[in-house]
Amino acid sequence: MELFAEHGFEATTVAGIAERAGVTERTFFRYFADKREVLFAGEQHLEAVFVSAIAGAPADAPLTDLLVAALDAGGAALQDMRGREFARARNEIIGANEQLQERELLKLAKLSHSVASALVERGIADVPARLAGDLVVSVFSTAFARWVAADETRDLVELQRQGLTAINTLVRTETG
Amino acid sequence: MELFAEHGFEATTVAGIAERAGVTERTFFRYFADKREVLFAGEQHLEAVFVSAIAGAPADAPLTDLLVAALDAGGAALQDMRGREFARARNEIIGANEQLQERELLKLAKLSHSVASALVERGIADVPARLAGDLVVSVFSTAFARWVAADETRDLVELQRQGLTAINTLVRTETG
DNA sequence: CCTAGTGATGTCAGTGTCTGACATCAATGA
DNA sequence: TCATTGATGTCAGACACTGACATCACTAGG
Repeated sequence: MELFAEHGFEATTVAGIAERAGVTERTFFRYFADKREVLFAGEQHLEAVFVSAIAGAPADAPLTDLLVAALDAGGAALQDMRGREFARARNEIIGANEQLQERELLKLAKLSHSVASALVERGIADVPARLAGDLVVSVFSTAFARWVAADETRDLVELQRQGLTAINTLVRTETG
Repeated sequence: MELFAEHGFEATTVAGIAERAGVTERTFFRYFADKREVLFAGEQHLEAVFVSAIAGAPADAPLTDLLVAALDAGGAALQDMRGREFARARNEIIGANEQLQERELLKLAKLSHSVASALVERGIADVPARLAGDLVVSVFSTAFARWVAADETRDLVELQRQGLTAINTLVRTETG
């Protein structure tokens, strides 16, 4: 993180990271699949939180409640993980490099897929489940982008709730 | 495409592609930013179709109509571009490789961003515009996945309409 | 106390992607 | 006729990543 913040992602070599960590390049690649993956370790934990929230909801909970539960749990977990300042620093690094954005999008796509699977487990049909998975990820990442914005002080969970409301009115209009 | 289909993306070297094309490796990289980009040329055209549909809609069109217009235009354009069989072949290659999926997700994220910008141009507020951009992309890619499925024969535009309907009922339930 | 095995790390050689610098060569236009 | 321009080739090199093998500390069993 220090090296990335100082010289940028591309200008930082794996040799440099390994040296700073006191290991060889080969050892680095035994811990991380590739150079980008350093910034995405522990991502599967967040995914588990989303999924657990859905799987652990009361049996009679309507779809809405499942999505809200997943977002609340996920948002809270992310906030507790390493704090907003860490998230800001990490986000700036990722925002400056397309390779990293690609990786982040892949992680989010997997999150969407996991959420969809969890919903299918609860009897939701395939297509609505996929769309709901995307919706959850959309609300999550839009709220996250706002959460790490320079002047923002509000809670991530609160911002997610606002996002859900926005989608509601957005689609409500849609009925005409 | 032939080489990728035959040996897979990773096993195909740029040297091999260049040779097949009758040029040198260096020339390949003057036409494509990297090896993956070969499969994503002409993507900006599709993006333009989505944006034009929004920008060109009647001044008094409600948000719903803008999203439907964008999806109809984009779906139709994609269908007319190179046909379903080509899309299937391309999709299979991409589905077999995570690097290519990452690139595709990046392209879709850019599409979402463009759609959101086009909506902002029409006076939609920032957050709803972003969410609507994601929604359009979600409906588009979910419908696309179904469109290229093995036994599917329905129209892409029709599948997108179904997706929109699904989101409607999905969020309608949400009101309680 | 010895020893065989196990896991983490180092070493090394090699492949493949991608880039910068420079050379070549054909087409174009004054 | 000649300078210019654009496309391509040539070459060397940086860097990411991998497979194969060596080393070495630690541990369990005799």
